Amino acid sequence: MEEDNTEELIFKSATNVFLEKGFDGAKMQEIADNAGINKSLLHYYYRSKEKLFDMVFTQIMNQFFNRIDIIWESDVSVIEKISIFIDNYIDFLMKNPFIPRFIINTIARSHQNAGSVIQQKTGGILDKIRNKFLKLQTQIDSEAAAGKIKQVDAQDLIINTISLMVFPFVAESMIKLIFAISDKEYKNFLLKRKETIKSVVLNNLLINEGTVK
Amino acid sequence: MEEDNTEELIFKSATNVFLEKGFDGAKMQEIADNAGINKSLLHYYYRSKEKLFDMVFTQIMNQFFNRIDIIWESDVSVIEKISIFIDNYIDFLMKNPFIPRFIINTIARSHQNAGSVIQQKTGGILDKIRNKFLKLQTQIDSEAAAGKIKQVDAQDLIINTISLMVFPFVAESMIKLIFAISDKEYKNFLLKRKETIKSVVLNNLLINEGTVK
DNA sequence: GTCTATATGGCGATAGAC
DNA sequence: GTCTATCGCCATATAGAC
Repeated sequence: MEEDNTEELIFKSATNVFLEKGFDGAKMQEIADNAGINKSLLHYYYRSKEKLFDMVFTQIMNQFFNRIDIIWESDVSVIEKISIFIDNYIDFLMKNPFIPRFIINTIARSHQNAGSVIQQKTGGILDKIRNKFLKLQTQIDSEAAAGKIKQVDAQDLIINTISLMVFPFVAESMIKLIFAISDKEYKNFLLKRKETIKSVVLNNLLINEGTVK
Repeated sequence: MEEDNTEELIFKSATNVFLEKGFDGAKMQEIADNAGINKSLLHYYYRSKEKLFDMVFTQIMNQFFNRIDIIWESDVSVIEKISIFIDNYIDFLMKNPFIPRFIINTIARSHQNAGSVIQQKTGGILDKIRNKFLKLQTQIDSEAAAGKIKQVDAQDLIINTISLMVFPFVAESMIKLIFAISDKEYKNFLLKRKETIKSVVLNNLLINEGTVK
């Protein structure tokens, strides 16, 4: 499945370099060096830097949002859904710490230039996510009416949860600087995050305080 | 005080352009155009792009963290401190929405190259902030011992609060895309954030649930 | 398909007239 | 101090040999 032919090598190298440095910061020479191949081959396979970047970006967007989409598939209670979401999402971020910053910066950048070309590139995946979130509100309404959880706004709940999870990855360098935390200590901090975030988020859903460990 | 001489004009324009596009994305020509002056004057006043950027970055860092530092001056309870912090910080972010992303990206970028040159550039302001946070832990311990609030980790509390506040600004373009929110709707969302965040954060400090509106 | 050599353009930076 | 003209470099991109 994973053929390490030249085309693949280039794509993987480009993904790594673009993820770390973004479009402007990345250099074709570095991508070539990292892949261990000649620079001119980049153009042979992908014509231009922009086309190569577009393909990398599209692939990352799909990978990222498909992952989110899958997490929400299970047919369980709101509390459990959020719990599963946090567990899976943090795991994913630990393995792919650069993805959120890359996506945020790229969208912000393209927002200045073109409009919503991104919608097209990412196909229907964003619509699917949006649908899941709408369904969550329905489920919240239903469980709240049954007295199981508090009535809350689904969008706020999701954005709060994502904020708590993603920000420590996006702003890692800044947080480490401010608090004078070493790499090792930060790793430990992130490992504890799952429980920290669950505690914060679920406390705001639960009617009887203290029932969540 | 605010002389609109050439040097000032350049610095203001550079600040705007660097804030939006970062070091790599910004072009000297654009900074000059934006300031309405000739490109060569940039070099006359600031010698190089890097020197100009460094001055802008240092100024923004100081402005940003001094603001944070001042917010924590007041001699009130933990709950009130957090409340004041949220109110003031969101106000600041509404007026300076690009600052966090700029700082995060710049530090992340410089982390790849040089080490902690930033520490020097920003002088003692980071140490001051760190001190404030340490004092907060002492205050939490004391109030928790008196049964006023729950015993929590100050660092977690601060990072949670900042995550909830900053992420919607850093990731604005992405969130708007995912949720298909218009600029106007997003503005409304941000305006409600103060209360939303207070509710989330303070609920985790209060011993008796339901006492915070 | 893969390499070397080279074209092309953009951008930071400087020289020099005024 | 401010402008025009230009240098020199670096990065993207192409031509052409193998």
